[in-house]
Amino acid sequence: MVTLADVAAEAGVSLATASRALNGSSRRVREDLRLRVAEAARKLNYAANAQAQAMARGRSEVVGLLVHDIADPYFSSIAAGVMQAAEEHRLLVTLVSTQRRYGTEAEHLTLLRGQRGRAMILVGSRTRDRDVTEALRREVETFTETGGHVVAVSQRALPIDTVVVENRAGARQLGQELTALGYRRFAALAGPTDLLTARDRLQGFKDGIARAGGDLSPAAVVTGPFTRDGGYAAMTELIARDLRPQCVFAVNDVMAVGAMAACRDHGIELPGDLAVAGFDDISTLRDITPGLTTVRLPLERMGALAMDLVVTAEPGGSPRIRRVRGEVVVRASTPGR
Amino acid sequence: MVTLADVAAEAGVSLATASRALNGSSRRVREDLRLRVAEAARKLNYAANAQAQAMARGRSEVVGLLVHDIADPYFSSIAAGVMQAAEEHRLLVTLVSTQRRYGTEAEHLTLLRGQRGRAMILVGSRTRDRDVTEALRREVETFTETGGHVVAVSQRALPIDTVVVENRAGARQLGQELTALGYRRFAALAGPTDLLTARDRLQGFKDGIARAGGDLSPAAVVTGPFTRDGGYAAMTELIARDLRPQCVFAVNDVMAVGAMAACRDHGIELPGDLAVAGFDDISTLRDITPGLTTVRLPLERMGALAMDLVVTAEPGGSPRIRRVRGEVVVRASTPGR
DNA sequence: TTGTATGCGTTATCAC
DNA sequence: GTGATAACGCATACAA
Repeated sequence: MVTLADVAAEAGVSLATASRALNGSSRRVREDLRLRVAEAARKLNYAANAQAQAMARGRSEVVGLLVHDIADPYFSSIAAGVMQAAEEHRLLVTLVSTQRRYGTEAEHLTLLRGQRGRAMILVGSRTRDRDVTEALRREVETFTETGGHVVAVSQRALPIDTVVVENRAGARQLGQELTALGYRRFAALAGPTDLLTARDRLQGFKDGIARAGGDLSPAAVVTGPFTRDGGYAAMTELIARDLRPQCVFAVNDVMAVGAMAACRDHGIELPGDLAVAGFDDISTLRDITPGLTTVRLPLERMGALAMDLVVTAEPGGSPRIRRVRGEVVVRASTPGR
Repeated sequence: MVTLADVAAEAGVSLATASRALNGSSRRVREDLRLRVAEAARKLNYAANAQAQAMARGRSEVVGLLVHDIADPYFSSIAAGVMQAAEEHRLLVTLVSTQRRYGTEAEHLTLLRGQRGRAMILVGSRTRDRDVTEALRREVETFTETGGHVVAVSQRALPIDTVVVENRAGARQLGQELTALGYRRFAALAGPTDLLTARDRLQGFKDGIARAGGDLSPAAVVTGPFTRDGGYAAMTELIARDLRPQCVFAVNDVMAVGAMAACRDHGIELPGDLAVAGFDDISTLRDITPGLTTVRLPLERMGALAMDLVVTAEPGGSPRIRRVRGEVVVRASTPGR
């Protein structure tokens, strides 16, 4: 491996000069030497050892990114926003995935902490589990106390910079609009009971339809995994309960899409026999039929916002909030009645 | 930041003993000391500085992953496979994205090289561009010469371990089956002209239909970006040409999905007026209508295979190939005639 | 088995 | 403006 010492020798200068020439330090280097060093580096195909730099400088250009499932379009879109912003700021991103084992977030953060990155971005719902949250809080605190920065994208469960998604307000608005479309008897595919995102959306939806005169009986709320297959299973269960709702709300789009598949497989016609709505407006919705009514979130921008909080962080600043509103998008899956 | 020295002091042992106790070196540590050190580490919330470890050991547990667009389901599924395998092997993954600026791969690898990871995985089509390939080759060589390992997922454009996708054979098979279904006049949405994946698939498809008596005139081949919107635009162009093909082949699924949208927007009924087929079998296909005929690739497994090549790499071994065959899946978008 | 001392590649502090 | 040299945090060869 070619080191800075090799470059310095090749250019006939000292290590210090080579370092200054290649990495714009505050000191200036005479132009001819600077060129000699640059030429030597090019010739030797030198790439600075970022680890050594990080040790010497006491800071690194790596940001940790934690998601629950990178193959889920919700997370991959946010990740795309993060990646784009990272490139603009010349930052590198180290990815970890909980694979939806929500209790393992703290462990994954420990792993990231070992990398001594300058910041970590936690994407995805927090849980209601006290022990899990406590472990997470400890981990975040440890990292923060030593100069690291942590940003969350979801809800404010920790005292850190957060891109807050207004799940409740978005779902409430959706509930109101669906009721205004004439639906009264609702059902819900509620996701996991301990995920805050799932809970907030369900609660907001309930508020919205209650305010507008709709009805959602507890029997018409089915829980299940926050995934496409979870939505399929929950919808299957709902069908088995034979409650005949007019409209079903899935707390995220991937579940809604799974639910639609379950309907097809059970001979339920959409939207004739049943209206369906979701939440997120993942990009893949553009191509499913009927078009799914949902609450649009600016996913890529949320990733960029998170990275923005990282690069604008002030040491010792108090937690900042960036609110992201959802916008109801009515499509063919809820034609009204 | 708490260091190993802090832990050693807390436990009342030397730095060396603390090091040996925490990272199963070959030397053994007396049980009571080992426990004292572990307890001190836990109490202080110690996480080893991976960068310092990497420097001292001369190897790291980080793998670089390069993709063209993490929001594209093709790449995010492969990435999910990589992430899963990484977790099993206790490796960390640093992600870089070219954002489909195919010429920037070498630059991105330079960035990764700076991280001194143990390996890099290059996912996605190589190009025909000589200069780009040459820059890439140089970069790979530099990394390899210094003990790094590089694995590609795509085609064998470089003398390195590769998960080879049998694009040609898969597309040929698809062409044959479509012809067997009765289609004769074909069109193709060919992707970018300089992407090897796009070229191979188009060539394979041509071979397949030619062998079976189908026809694809040069005028019925439209190039364009390898994306959903690229497929939409290419299909729009094809419609404008007014060639009235019976069946259109898009060289990947995201383009096919975009093409289907273009058809809807132009009043072309699927599959009645036109049959459509794609390639990859991305997971989102499960939920589009009509079901898209395609060539199924085991995307997650491809990611896992790549990581397997990383962890089983022998220093100085010659390049290994893992072939991945595609399987034709006929769905409602090509009912036959 | 435990401790001491050196080196990993780079930056930064100091002298020149 | 340039050059020695001491950190940075850890692993390990060597000495005890």
